[in-house]
Amino acid sequence: MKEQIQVTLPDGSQRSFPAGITPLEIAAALSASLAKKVLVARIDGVVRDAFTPLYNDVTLHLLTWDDPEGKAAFWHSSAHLMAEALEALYPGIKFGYGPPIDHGFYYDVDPGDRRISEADLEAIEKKMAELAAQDNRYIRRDIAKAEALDFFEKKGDPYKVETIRELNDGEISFYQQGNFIDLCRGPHIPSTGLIKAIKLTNIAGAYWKGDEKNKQLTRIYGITFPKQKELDEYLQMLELARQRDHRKLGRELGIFTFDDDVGPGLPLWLPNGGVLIEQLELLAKQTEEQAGYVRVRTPHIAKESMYLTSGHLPYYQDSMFPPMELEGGRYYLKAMNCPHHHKIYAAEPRSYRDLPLRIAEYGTVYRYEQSGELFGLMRVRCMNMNDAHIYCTEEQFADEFRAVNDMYLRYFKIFGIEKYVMRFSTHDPAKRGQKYLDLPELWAKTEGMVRRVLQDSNIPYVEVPDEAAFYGPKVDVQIWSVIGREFTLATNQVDFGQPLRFGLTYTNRNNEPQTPIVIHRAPLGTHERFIGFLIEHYAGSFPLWLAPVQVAVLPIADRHLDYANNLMGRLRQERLRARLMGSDEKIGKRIRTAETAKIPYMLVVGDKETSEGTVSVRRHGQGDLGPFSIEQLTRRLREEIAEVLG
RNA sequence: GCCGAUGUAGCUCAGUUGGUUAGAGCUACUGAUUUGUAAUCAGUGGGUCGGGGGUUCGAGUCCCUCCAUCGGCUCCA
Repeated sequence: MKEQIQVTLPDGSQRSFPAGITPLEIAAALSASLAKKVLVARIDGVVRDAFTPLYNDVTLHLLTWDDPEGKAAFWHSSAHLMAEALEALYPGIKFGYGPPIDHGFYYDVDPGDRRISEADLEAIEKKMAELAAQDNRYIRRDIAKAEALDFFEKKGDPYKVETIRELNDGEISFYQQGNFIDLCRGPHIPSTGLIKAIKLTNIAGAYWKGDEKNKQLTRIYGITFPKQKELDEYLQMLELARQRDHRKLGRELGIFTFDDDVGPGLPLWLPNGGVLIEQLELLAKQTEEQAGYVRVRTPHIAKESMYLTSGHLPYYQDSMFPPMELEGGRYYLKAMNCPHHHKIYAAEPRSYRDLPLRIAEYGTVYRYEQSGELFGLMRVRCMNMNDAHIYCTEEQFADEFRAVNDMYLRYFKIFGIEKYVMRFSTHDPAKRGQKYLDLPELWAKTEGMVRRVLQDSNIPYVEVPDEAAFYGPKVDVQIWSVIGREFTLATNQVDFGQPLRFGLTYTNRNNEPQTPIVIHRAPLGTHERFIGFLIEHYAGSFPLWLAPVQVAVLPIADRHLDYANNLMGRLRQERLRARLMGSDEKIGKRIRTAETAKIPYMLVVGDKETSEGTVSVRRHGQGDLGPFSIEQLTRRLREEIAEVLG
């Protein structure tokens, strides 16, 4: 065994240390302040405990709170600390999984006959703080499978036993801090004393192993920090996020509402929301007209037979509203537009000369989402999709798919959407014939094509195997709500299955029938989710082109009303959405009202403006911009709109 | 659908251990005020305390149930 080891540090420098030294001790040798901050260490590329003894030459990277791996370990260790507190407060409690997450950690527990509720969180926090103050070290022990099983069987924790059974001997380790021992692969931070600020945020049910058929455990979420100040900042950030929650702003800004008599998940669009929808549709219509789409309209219901043809019924019936029985047949509210569009395709014989045929519709669909899933505008039961289906030949597919992708990117640029991830879902060849259509050459061809388009576009994407649709690969755009929930905003799917089911064909050059490929695409997703997202994205302060009310006209006194009304006329001629805010209240109050309504422009007109033929311009969020002539104003507004829409 | 919590006026919230006609601010309406860049003053209206059932001499307060919402889980064509 070596007596000295060579340690290569991130800056490339090498230092010699006695064998058996730990990264923590190395940190202490380098700098006392660093030693206090080290949480874990990357040893030859693998993140491990900072108290791992080193016996070989290694490259070493000391990780702190500033590193994602440091945070993850910190929160993972915090989950163990919470478990220790829970065991102290609820003897006999059983433990499932307790991992770190993006912001904090959770632990799934089974408290038996007892019930843990939000009211108990404070006591648990207190216990955690008490245990943290003991500054107990985390200690790792590698353990044989048999011994590990024996330990948890004796302890009576069936979840840990089940987990261990699925592990291989030789890869099992325990961690202990204080009196608490847990099955864990680590790594962990050096000691509990590093955890200075603790907040348990919420409590929820969670199925064991995420399977609905399994028992539901109690999941406790929490977050911890090395400093109280950071916890305070985090809580403040959460509060700010709540301020821009679309459910709050949607009500305050008169965009949408729900009513018990209408039903859950069925939004009522108020006039301001109506404007948002119309502007989005206008944008989509212009974009699609330029891209050679045609627009159709289809009924909201269809007979059962169509959904048997499409193949949706057996699989998706649970997500559809129950059928209406009439004239001896069953009718379903449509949950998707594609079958209707396929029928439009099939309405006349198609030639290769007709393709690509791009059929678009702002179609309303109804989905019976589980009651617990409904979420403001983001998850509803009635939605309007910016839907279209492109019917094309195999040869045309690449260009069509690329064009759709480019359309997405153009929209994202218009809206300034930067935080998103494209999820490219592919099929598992082993499951062809069961989960996926058995058309190997089409899978290979379209997947390769989609991958190439994504790579060419130079946009970040993740490839998720075995998540494709039954009928082809797809690309989904994932976004996050302001409170951190993930949603699919847009979707772009390849489909070589439904054309077969519907017997769709076109006649090729040689007068032979061919099956087209279909692209399902919805770059703006649904009105509901997209506008919900936009409300949060803009925090309710919409860009001028989109703002429900673009301009507020504020006459100082009654004697300026004529001038103000004239001005209103001019603005309307310019097709600007303007609102006159009369003179009953003082000007300061009306400016405040307009500011809180987040109206982009306020035009104050009094004696000075009336005599000079000007307006005094105030921009929302910026304040007074001074006097403008009417022409200067309208030019400014036109330019501001054109800047975005081009 | 499952676990947990919440539900008082259009909105945001008070309502002590169950005890006489349920309060405030904003909003709305009426009147006065005619105002110069984020809240003028006064008055008036507005609630079967989510619905239903129960316990009690008495329920906004306690119990049951249903509904809705919120936080998650599962799901998401």
